[in-house]
Amino acid sequence: MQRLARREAQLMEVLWKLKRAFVREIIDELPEPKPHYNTVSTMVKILEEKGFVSHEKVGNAYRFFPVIAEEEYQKKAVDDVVRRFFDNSPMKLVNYFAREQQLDAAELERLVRLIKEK
Amino acid sequence: MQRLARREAQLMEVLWKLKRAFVREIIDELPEPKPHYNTVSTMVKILEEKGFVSHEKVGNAYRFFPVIAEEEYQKKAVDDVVRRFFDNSPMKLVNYFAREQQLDAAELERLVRLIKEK
DNA sequence: AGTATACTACTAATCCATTAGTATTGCAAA
DNA sequence: TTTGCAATACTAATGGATTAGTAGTATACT
Repeated sequence: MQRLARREAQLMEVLWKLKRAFVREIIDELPEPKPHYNTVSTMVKILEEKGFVSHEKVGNAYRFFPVIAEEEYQKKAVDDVVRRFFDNSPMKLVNYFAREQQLDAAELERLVRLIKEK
Repeated sequence: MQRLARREAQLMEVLWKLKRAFVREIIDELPEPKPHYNTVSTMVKILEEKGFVSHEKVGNAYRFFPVIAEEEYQKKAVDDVVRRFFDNSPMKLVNYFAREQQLDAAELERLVRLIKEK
């Protein structure tokens, strides 16, 4: 799977959120300053060429939808961070958050119990 | 802090690893196919303009070193993933790894004890 | 001195993402 | 039918990352 550029990732996130959307609807979700209609139109077409989205015809317009699951892309992104910064060890990442005081002991304990039950 | 492009990030990772390095040494760390000497030379110069690295003169050559701490960049990358994919909740990320069976209950318990001691 | 080597300086070319313009088409309202 | 609207189709322009060429300069070796 190719890497998504910044704007491309942004458009994919909108599509994952909306499930399926017309160009107009995608633009509605984007923050100001909104890109030109044709800019978005061109980019979803490119995303389609790259195999990330597909479209269906509705009336005389196209409605686009993701072909790649968000989870798949998410997994890649997370793995990448773990590999690059945490020596490929998820536990090191968890430790990092603990050190940053961003984890709650009680919640972690609940999680430990869940794991043990399996 | 500006976002690093792909090649830029790769060069920074080498510099963070080596602490300080000549262009030649950076290239030695890169996988095949190795980029042209001047390609790397140009890119570290750009990284210097962007404020990511600096250099010292050694003999008649430049030795480059990072000005930005890896931890700082790492933090940004991790926060980004947590924000985009886990609703800004580190705990959700931990849960994700638990579901992926990538966490060990015993290690987690040790961590819980550490947190409680504080 | 003359030559080879290894670097820096400068710069042009290429690639790809991103932007947005113009042209065209289909449909519907007047 | 004509006019207007909203979409697609096509394509050119821009910008930044990346590549690498050519030239210049310092050093060391013969």
